[in-house]
Amino acid sequence: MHVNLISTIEHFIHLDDTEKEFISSIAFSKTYQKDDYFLRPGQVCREVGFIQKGLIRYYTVKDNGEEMTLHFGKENEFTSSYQSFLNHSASKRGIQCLEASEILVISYDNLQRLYEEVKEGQKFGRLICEFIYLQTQNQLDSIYADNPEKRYLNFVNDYPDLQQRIPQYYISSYVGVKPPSLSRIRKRLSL
Amino acid sequence: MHVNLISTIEHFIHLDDTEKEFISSIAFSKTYQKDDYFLRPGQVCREVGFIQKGLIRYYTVKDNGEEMTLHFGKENEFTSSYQSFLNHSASKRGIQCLEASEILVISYDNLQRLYEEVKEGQKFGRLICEFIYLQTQNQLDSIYADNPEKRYLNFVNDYPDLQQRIPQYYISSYVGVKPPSLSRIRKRLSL
DNA sequence: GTAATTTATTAACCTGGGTGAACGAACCGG
DNA sequence: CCGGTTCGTTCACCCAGGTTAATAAATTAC
Repeated sequence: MHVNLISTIEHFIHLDDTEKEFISSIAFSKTYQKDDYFLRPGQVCREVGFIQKGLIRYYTVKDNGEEMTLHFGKENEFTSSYQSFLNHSASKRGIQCLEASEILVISYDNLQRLYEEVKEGQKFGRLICEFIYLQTQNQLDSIYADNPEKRYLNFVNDYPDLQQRIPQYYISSYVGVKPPSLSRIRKRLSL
Repeated sequence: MHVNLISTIEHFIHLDDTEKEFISSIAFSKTYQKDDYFLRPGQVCREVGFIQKGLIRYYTVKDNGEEMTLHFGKENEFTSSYQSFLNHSASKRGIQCLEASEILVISYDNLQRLYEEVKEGQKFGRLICEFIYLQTQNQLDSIYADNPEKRYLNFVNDYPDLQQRIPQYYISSYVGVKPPSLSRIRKRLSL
């Protein structure tokens, strides 16, 4: 029984015992080393993940090859390239493990079975999508409305633990500036 | 019968005649003048809208009072402040009509009834959320990866008709620069 | 424990967009 | 049709962040 996965789903919908068994039966554990890829840009994302242990980053690649880190994912969060997963298309984004990670995966077809066969499956799909959509909206609002200094403070505030675990150049990319600029911001803030 | 609304929903799920009647019965038309607000920041968004006619902009307000235009909405699209609508909280975003508009509105409670009473209601909720989530992801990727010039070209490409209908300062805000800078970009591009 | 590599900081210079203001054009309202 | 407002462009100047490169600090490898 994948208790973390089950109880996370139960934050959204009610599950009976058969349904819990079913969900546990379609989720398989995969392990990743630091810097391994859960998904490379260009691949098709054929499974949704649930992070049991570890830390990941989502990134997109600019025309000049530079990687922009968009977001971080941690324990008890779902992960996938929605864009790729939903239409079986080549993923624009990549997903990389920043630490050794353990990720439960559910295939596309099994997720559709979950939506169909679990009583509140469709509702779960809606609620989880609403949830992550709101996160993305917040991030979009922030990048429009906040300057880099504020965004760095937001980051430190939102992810107090991550600051120690993540190389600075991923943070600077997330904030939307280059490493020298993040250094300047940090210097300004410490004075 | 609100045929545009019904057929838009039918792009996502199947509806029988009773369900079409039901949906038509819970949607009410409201008319707005140019510059009227569908929702002001701080208000709670208690209904989801379906734009029958018109053009709207979504914006967020910076600490200094400056409005940042995040997105535009047009005919046959749904509209709401999800963040406000979903948790009945004060909306961070505002929604304003850029042209005289006609918007069908469905109250929160009636939308929940739609989700529960229409056979594929929950699925519709999931699919529509997935759809707009992908849009938002694309925009986030773009603002991270593209420079203002590219974003302006994207805008012109994505919304060829809107360029004529929207004041330049809303476009510049959407692109993420100030009006003088958009002028410079336009000048560069025309040379 | 030391060398090699990677990462963070700092410095000097450059640049694209911000700012404030002036000007011109387009758009209204009467 | 005219006077007023609003909107887009342009100019001069400024500045935050980019760039390149050097250095220092921290990791990693052996």
